[in-house]
Amino acid sequence: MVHMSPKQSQGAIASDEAHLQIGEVAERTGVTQRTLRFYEEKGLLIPATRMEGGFRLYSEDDIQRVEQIKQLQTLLGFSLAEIKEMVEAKEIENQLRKEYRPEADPAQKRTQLLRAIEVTQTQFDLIRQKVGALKDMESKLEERLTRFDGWLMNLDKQIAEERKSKTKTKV
Amino acid sequence: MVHMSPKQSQGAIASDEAHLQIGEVAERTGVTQRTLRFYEEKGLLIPATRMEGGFRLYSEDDIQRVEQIKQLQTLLGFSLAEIKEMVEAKEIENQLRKEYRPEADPAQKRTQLLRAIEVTQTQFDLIRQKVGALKDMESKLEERLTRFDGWLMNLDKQIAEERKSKTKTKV
DNA sequence: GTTAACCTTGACGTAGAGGTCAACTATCGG
DNA sequence: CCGATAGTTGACCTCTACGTCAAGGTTAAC
Repeated sequence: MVHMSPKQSQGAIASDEAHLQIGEVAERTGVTQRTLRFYEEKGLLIPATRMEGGFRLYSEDDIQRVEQIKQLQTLLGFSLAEIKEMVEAKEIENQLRKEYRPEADPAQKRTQLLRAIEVTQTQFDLIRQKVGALKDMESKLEERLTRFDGWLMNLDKQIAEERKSKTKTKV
Repeated sequence: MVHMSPKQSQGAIASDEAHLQIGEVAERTGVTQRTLRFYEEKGLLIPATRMEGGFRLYSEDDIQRVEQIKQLQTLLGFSLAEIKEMVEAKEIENQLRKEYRPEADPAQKRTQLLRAIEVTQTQFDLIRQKVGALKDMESKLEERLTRFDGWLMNLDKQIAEERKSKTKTKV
């Protein structure tokens, strides 16, 4: 092993402790390094820290996030801009979750929370809509498959009979 | 009315009778004319006929098709290339449906049918997968909304109390 | 047969989501 | 301290799915 993960000291790693370099994140998530840097440019996934030299350091949480982004993209066809909004809503949740004690400014928290609720609600509605439409398609496709199967059997019977009659005329 | 739809003779129009110009199709489907021409370029939606002068003539079926394409795009995030495959499977169905009599070459039909079945099956599986993942997200979002609501109520209580204590010290 | 409204092809532009060098710089084991 | 491996920014390229003119041909009502 030539280049071990940086400062992999002993003990468990907290999920928010940044200790992964971009290469490993890329490998583990299946996206390229370019993509990770691109996400950063777009404000979707900004690694919390860097090493002295400027190397990005990601946390386990970040890996989760990449996976989430991928899902939202491929499964739902959301744009990165839309995904950014969603991810931000989740970010707010994380923050409120952790700082449930530091009681900063409740009024400001409230505003943030309202925003998060709005985004999440919109997202939720959209997903319900999609699920509905998808189920619709699903049943239609199922019907079609059934029809196809019937036709296939018919065709096969037809072909078999044709062959039989040919054999007859031959003999 | 200056420019009526072409040859709108009397009687019912069969869904496969091409009688719509591109402008009307665009209007009715909500996509632009450019998009329709683009689909044609890509082989996704080729209007069956043209007028003498070269004007495209679309059928009611074509409108359905545009709608289907839109769904596949926005709901499922498929690329036009993927959609082309799917649309072709449906095309095969239509053909087999209509030529159920002309009994051309059963063996060839069989090959086509098998291909259509394959594509449809793949599509079906993919959709089931997506529905599953979406439902997952749906429930997670629902939980989150519930949490948010709880927090909001808490915050509001907090804010109310804060105000009360301030009033007290004021008085 | 003219004319307004509609359509044609062609060419170029663009936004989103990265891919692909290139030229450097960091890290770390030895 | 040195070299192999990994990472950094910057600039330009690509592919998809159209948008946007431009210049000219068609249709149909008058």
